[in-house]
Amino acid sequence: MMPSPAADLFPLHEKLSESRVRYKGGEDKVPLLSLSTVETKDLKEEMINNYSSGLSSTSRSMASSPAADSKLNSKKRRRCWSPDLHRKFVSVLQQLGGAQVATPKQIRELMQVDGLTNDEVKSHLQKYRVHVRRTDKVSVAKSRGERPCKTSKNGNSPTGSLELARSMTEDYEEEEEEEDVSEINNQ
DNA sequence: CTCACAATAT
DNA sequence: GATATTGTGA
Repeated sequence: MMPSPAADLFPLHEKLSESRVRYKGGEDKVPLLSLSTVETKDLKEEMINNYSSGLSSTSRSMASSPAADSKLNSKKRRRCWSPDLHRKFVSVLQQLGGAQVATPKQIRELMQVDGLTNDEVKSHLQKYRVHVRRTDKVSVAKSRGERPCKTSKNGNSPTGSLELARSMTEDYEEEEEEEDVSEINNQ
């Protein structure tokens, strides 16, 4: 039988600062905040390699503050995709032949991450696909809109040139084959 | 108010 | 399974 822990509603807040949020400041770095899947109940989640660089760890924070729950304690559990988990995700993704051909089910099966469900992978995959498409396009657009020739004298646009090119420290770029250069669409 | 993310609905 | 929509947090 499956006792099923029923719907555990634990307050879990996800604060993922992944992605280079450009926002108005445009300046943003990737702090890579490790998330803690704090399971108020059975925390037997598969211990994914926590690349903690000698930081954090010593689980000696929060907890012991039941009544001190933050005022904004959402009762929703949003799956937090830690950078590591994402790494694995991408890894498996590429193993399957690409984000566009990989199926959520296969990904889930290959990842073998406990607690990870189809829907979560599906959603994440969607996001990833869009993200990849975007970066891809930008990549191409960059190559196209690049300025290989500097107009001698003043290689900078004089009239208020807004730098759009964000330092994309993309981890993995350029997959294997499958590179369609769609029309360049600019907002 | 815009952005990105995850969940949910189609 | 792919895509759209919605809800939410920053």
